[in-house]
Amino acid sequence: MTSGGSQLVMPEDVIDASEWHVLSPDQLASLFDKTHCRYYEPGEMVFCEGDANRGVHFIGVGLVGVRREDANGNSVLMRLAAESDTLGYRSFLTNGPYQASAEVLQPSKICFFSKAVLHELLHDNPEFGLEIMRRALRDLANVERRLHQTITWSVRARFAHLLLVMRERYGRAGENGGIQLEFPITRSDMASMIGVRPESLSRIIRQMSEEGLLSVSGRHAVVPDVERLTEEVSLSSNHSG
Amino acid sequence: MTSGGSQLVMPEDVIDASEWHVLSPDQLASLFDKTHCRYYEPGEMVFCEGDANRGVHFIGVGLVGVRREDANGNSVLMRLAAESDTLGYRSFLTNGPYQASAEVLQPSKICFFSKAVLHELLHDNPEFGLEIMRRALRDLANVERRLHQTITWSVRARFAHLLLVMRERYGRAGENGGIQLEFPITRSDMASMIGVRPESLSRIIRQMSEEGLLSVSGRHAVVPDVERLTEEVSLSSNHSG
DNA sequence: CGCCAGGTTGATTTCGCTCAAGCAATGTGG
DNA sequence: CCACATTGCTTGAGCGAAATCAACCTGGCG
Repeated sequence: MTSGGSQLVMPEDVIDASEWHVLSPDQLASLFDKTHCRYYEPGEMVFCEGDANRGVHFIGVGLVGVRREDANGNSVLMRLAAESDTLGYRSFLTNGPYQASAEVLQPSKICFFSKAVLHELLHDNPEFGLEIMRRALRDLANVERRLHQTITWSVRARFAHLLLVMRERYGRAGENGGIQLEFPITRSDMASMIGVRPESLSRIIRQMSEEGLLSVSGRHAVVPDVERLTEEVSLSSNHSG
Repeated sequence: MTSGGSQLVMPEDVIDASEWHVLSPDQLASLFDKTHCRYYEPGEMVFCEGDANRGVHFIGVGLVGVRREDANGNSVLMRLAAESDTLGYRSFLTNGPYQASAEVLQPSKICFFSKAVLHELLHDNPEFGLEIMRRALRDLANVERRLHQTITWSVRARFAHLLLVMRERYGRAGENGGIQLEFPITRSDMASMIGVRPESLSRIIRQMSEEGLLSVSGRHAVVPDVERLTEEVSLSSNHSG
């Protein structure tokens, strides 16, 4: 009975894995009382770069891509957000416009929490503020690591690393210790994530396939030997490695 | 008379431009009572990547380079820190090891605040916690922007941009609306900041010099027309731009 | 003086981009 | 149901950009 009249619209484990787990049952109930959740279809925008922030979005289920556009309109997929992720907390706290767009990539259920509700929470629950700070610090560490990798690693290494990262959420065990993987995003998006053109990624994939590192068909991939992929990340970090 | 017995070891304007400006005079005084400050010479390490955090460092004057090493021992200059900057707040808050090394690049005066003192402050002054969060959010926005630029901009654009950034702190007005600039760091460090080899940077500089965009001798640079440099950033963001 | 780190230059190779074409799957309007 | 765009992906050819390897210069400094 976490909530009085309204049903709790998110499973508990999704909340427990998020920033929101520090809220008391009462706070959670009143939060979801005032929230408005809905389903999104792929292609829908949750919010757009440059728009004014009105609150934060919480992903209950699904997949959202966070993109930035450059001056020529090329979009770069900055990161993926999935269940238990909170979007837009940054521009909410800095009171500035969104720095990126959020586009739904897979059917999703997303809740929206308004600024008013959030400010109330921040005021009532100091632990919640700390939790958000921890989140910011974690994000900061991740982005800085990625910047370093983008600067120092070869394209091959970056792609191999992307595969290993995607494995965590979208991979399953295959045969003989290998893994199977369903790409959640298009080739173009993968390419932009590692900072290359789609054609180059295509060639990298073919090259790796010819070497037996990988076997790809459409969005389905098989990695027979994860060890070799891991080596790839460290070996080809730069050419002389 | 901000402090009782001990003298305030930092000028007020340096503190006012930093996170620490939210502290009360009393808190500041007691902070600097328990601090230990010292001068550093170029080449000295403030802390090293991987070491356990023992507190944060506050730069009163000077210049510090924040570096990361990759698997092959190549160092990448991630960012510069100068007066009013606080170093090591991240690993202090996450209680983890330093993610980067801090090396003194120009003679500096740096204060050290121990974890104990900081925890006391965080407990006594909630505004201080918020200030640190704002700092983390600002850093996050900066790094994400840089990652995007590194992925989408050409080397020329990245270098032109670096010049414009360095101008803010190390440039002075020249003649006819131009600017003069003293590079605070070596060519190798500049190269690593924009993710190229030193040789390539050398060539970029020569090329730009031949085009009259730039005139460099040692660590001294003259940019006759800042407008053209700004255009360079947007024009050569990618080849087709 | 010799040494060394920082910087430049040249020759060569490798890598990734551009431009262009083609292909398969999907959708759409007549 | 077919003709036709559209989208996502791949491939090829050629080019340009940056890395590599190597030599050499320069100014400080023991």
